[in-house]
Amino acid sequence: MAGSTDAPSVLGRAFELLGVLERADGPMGLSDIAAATGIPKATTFRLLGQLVEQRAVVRKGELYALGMRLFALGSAVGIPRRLQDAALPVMGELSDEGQVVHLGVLDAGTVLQIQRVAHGARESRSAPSTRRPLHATALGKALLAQVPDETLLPLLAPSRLEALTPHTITDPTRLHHQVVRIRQRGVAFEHDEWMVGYCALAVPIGTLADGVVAAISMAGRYGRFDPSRSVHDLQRAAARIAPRAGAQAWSPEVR
Amino acid sequence: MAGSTDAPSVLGRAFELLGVLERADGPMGLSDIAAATGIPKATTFRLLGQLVEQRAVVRKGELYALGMRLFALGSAVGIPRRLQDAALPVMGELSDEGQVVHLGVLDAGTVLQIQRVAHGARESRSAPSTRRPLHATALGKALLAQVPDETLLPLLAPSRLEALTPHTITDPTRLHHQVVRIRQRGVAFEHDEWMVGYCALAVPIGTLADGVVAAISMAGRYGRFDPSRSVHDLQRAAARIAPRAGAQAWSPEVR
DNA sequence: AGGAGCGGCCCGGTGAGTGGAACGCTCCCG
DNA sequence: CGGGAGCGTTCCACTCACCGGGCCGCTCCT
Repeated sequence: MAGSTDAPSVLGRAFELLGVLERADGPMGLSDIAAATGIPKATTFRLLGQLVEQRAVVRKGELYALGMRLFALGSAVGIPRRLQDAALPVMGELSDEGQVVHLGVLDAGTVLQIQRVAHGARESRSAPSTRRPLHATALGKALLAQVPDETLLPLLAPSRLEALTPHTITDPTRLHHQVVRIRQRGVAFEHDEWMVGYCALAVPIGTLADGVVAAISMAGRYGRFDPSRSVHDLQRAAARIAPRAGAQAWSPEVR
Repeated sequence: MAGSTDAPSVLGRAFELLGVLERADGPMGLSDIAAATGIPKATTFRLLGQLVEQRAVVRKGELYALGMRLFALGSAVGIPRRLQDAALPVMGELSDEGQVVHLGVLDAGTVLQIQRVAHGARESRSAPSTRRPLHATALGKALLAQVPDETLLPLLAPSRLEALTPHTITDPTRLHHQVVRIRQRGVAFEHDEWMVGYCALAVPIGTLADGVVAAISMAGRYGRFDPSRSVHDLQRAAARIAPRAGAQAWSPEVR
């Protein structure tokens, strides 16, 4: 609803457009994009045209979607690259029948999953790099535990705490308490909060070179997977990943 | 060397900057970036500042590198996402001890590796999404075989055919002959051309929704891996991936 | 001490970018 | 079978955001 940046710089607007296409779950038409950004249609049209020229956006008929150029640029970003390199071998060792290992970072108020290793890595149904809510996943809570309170509190605003299952924690105070405990113990748990029938645990990895915080998690169905048994393994994994990724390792709060 | 676009659009320049950072294999200083793009230092400074604001670029001290925003955007790009989803399960089945399976697309005159599954996916040393030369890899040659001659020929310019080993094919005519044969047979081979001691085969997958061509390859050391034995398996794999990825499947030239 | 290189910043001039308005088109609905 | 609501597209005069030469202070080398 308007407001936002108010800085009509070409670049800012271009990224607004890209952001809309990123959040959309499919190609969009010109008018939708213009409406979603608040940028006049004529301007949107021209900017999108330029983005298409750069292959940052592709156009199929009258629909626009993100283009290969962005994928190529994204693949070249150093931080996640090093994190992946450091984490993949370790993740492979952790992964086992009936559980999935996820690597994620905190980005734009969500969990950005960077890598996923499943079933001894033999299967990997969905591609990695999807977004998940911070409050309803173990990975998210492990990430929240690594940020200072002034960053944390806005992320716990009630409007952000959408109930995804009847078990999702939607009370800011309760969530904050959990975060405090995660900080102390170095483990986050999740039970049916993101999807009924699944549980998970996650542990913080630390803060990468430029303030990006990372965490690693394991998840599975009840019965096939018992989170409390894996705490130690996962913590050791995180401790091995951190230095290799050039991260300032996370360590539990001592008070 | 100057020339290039000559259209001083903000967006064009921004992507030039990002391109330089993409090609660089580490963070760069302001002056280097300005020199590499030909954009005046003052302008480069301001543009980089704006990109940093968008988190498309990160700044550590006085060095600039690509930022998380680009990674996030890149992860949301539809084409490679669907390709990965379609290919991963199939790749997992192909992968075995002693051989690596690669999925790649043709992008900006190079092979852009999208996914890599190694050793039954248990190990995966380097992260995927690196660039490789078209002329010195089986994957690259399988991609070249899928483009029309008017696109192909510029890519075979002698200046592009750098010799990476003594066995790299650097003669445009010889390479063009190979491409013709690949078109007919639907398989590309590579022997010591990219790295001595390794061989590979690759087969075309087809053309995705917006003109992106894809291919799949297997590679390994001599002795541990015999390319000619896997031709059929790989062709079947490609045939299974194509429809799932929404691709127009490639089919051998019939003359 | 000097100077070569760096990143950072100022400020007047100007053309790239802007966006309201108008166009042709395809649909859908009365 | 009109008509009008939506779409993408184009035009063009205005104007303000962007430009970049020049300059500063700093840190390394020599």
